[in-house]
Amino acid sequence: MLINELSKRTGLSIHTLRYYENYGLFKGVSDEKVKSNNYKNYDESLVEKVELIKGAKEVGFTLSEIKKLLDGWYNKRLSVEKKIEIVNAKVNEIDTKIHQLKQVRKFLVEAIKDIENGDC
Amino acid sequence: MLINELSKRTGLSIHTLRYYENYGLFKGVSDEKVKSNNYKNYDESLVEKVELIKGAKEVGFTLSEIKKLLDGWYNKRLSVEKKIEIVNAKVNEIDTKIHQLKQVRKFLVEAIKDIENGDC
DNA sequence: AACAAGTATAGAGTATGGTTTATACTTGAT
DNA sequence: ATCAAGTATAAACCATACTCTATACTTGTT
Repeated sequence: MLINELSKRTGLSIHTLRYYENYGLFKGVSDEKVKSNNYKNYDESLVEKVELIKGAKEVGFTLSEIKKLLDGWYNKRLSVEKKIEIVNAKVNEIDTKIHQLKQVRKFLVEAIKDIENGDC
Repeated sequence: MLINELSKRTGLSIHTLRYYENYGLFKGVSDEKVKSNNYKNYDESLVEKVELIKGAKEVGFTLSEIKKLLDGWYNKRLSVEKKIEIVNAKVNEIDTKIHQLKQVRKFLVEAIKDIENGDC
């Protein structure tokens, strides 16, 4: 698919997608057979990948962290152990974040009780 | 306590704390009885409040969102119903974020399996 | 053939969330 | 008394993550 379709399917603007592509989060490929342009084609699987990027961003991961993760993941030269280590580290960070979210949530639920009791 | 202690207890730099204070996330108070300076005193309860701000930031909430939440919460002029509505809305956002984190986590755990199977 | 709409690239501009620097005053230990 | 360390304020500076503008080329429709 072309960038316009990827944009529509992911909900990210064409500008943002190009920014991500330049940042190195993914790559579109120009069709070698077509000489008249260098329009880039984006693979079906990129939709899911972009959604992952979106989700990771929304929960506070930076583009740099996301890039490191994806780089490790798809890098053929890394050993299986090293790859697993990278991804596992991210899973642990996620668990920390889930914990933090639950803390904030608890704080807010307590606050609601206080408000109901007129304590604030 | 003075800003230095607040900084040490929360792990945020003095600069960042001042930035947050100017942003309106909390207020220190100058001691009226002391005329020679206008050093600000920060209440014990601010430690917890700042930790909440830190936690909320780490899971992707912006300062603007955090401010809105705190403003609603401590605003005496808002009705109890309105306050609860504001805080409840944030609890729902948190639930969404927890859900997103679990999605990303699942994605990564799948990735680990793929790596173990040599599928990538 | 003409022209609106899509694509690519580069670069400027913007918002957020800080960090750093400069200046000036205060405090506390020696 | 002095002087390092702490505090306050303001402003400049910076990184991140976009967002917009300008330019140029391509495509598809009429």
